[in-house]
Amino acid sequence: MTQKQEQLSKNQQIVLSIIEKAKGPLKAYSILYNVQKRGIKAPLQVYRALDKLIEIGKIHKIESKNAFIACNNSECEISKATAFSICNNCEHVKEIKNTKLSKYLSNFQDNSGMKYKKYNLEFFGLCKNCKLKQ
Amino acid sequence: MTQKQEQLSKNQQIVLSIIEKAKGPLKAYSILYNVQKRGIKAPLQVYRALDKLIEIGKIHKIESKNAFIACNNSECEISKATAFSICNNCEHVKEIKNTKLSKYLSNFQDNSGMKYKKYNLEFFGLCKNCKLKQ
DNA sequence: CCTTAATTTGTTATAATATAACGTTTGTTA
DNA sequence: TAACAAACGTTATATTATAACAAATTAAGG
Ligand SMILES: [Zn+2]
Ligand SMILES: [Zn+2]
Ligand SMILES: [Zn+2]
Ligand SMILES: [Zn+2]
Repeated sequence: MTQKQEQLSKNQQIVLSIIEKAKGPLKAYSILYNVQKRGIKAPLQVYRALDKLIEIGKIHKIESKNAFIACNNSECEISKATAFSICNNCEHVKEIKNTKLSKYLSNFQDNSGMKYKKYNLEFFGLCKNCKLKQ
Repeated sequence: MTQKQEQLSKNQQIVLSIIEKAKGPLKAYSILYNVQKRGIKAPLQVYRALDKLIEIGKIHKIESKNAFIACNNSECEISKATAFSICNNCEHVKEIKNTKLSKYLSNFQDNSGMKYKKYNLEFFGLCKNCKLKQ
């Protein structure tokens, strides 16, 4: 039952492999240019694959950048709870794995007692490298 | 010194007033249609006003919706630390005011000890109304 | 007051991101 | 093997956002 994520379609596999090889988040049209040799010709083919990969937790969208990054956290397939660290200078993006943080946010209730099934958190600052260079 | 935020330009005032009157987040082109009577004719005029209003903390961008909402939290001008509650059903959006949460996130350090100057958190779930209706 | 810099404006064009609509093909399941 | 769901291919179009340039307005200092 937990092998559904392996049964990716051809286009889904192509798009995922590009994203997994990348050092950072990729934009949809950059993915498109990268996969045109492999037969994917139209934006919609990319977006459809992206939608599916997001749905099953293999990748995430960095909303502030309209870009897509491979998941680095095995629990994302279930939880849909994501947190990222983004460098304002070099644009380096890293998915944050932090059990305390994810527990804190998953259990968070607002003033009216509302609880949430899903969240996305984007932190901004300077990464180690960029801090040194300043 | 704390009166700079009052010295908005004409276009900035127009755009802000539309956003403040709205019940929920507005999209840039929806704002454009709403202000064409008042002399703003081009997207860029709206986007420039939006940029400024975001910079001074009067409004925020809901990244997952590409929409803009008036700030509901006097501390945002300084902190650039934002959190929202978003209903998946009716799309109702509310800025979360919660001192514990903002302190927790402002003080958060990742595994490498990196601290962040800015964050944006978007929670998704069902609002009270929509929960009842189910 | 005058001048100089900075900000804001107006305008046209275009870039970048994303989806609609349609019909076909492939894969699953009973 | 029929029936359904998922994925595909394709064209066109919608939506979101910025580039580039010149003019007008505003702020600040001498
Ligand atoms: Zn993940
Ligand atoms: Zn960096
Ligand atoms: Zn705010
Ligand atoms: Zn709702």
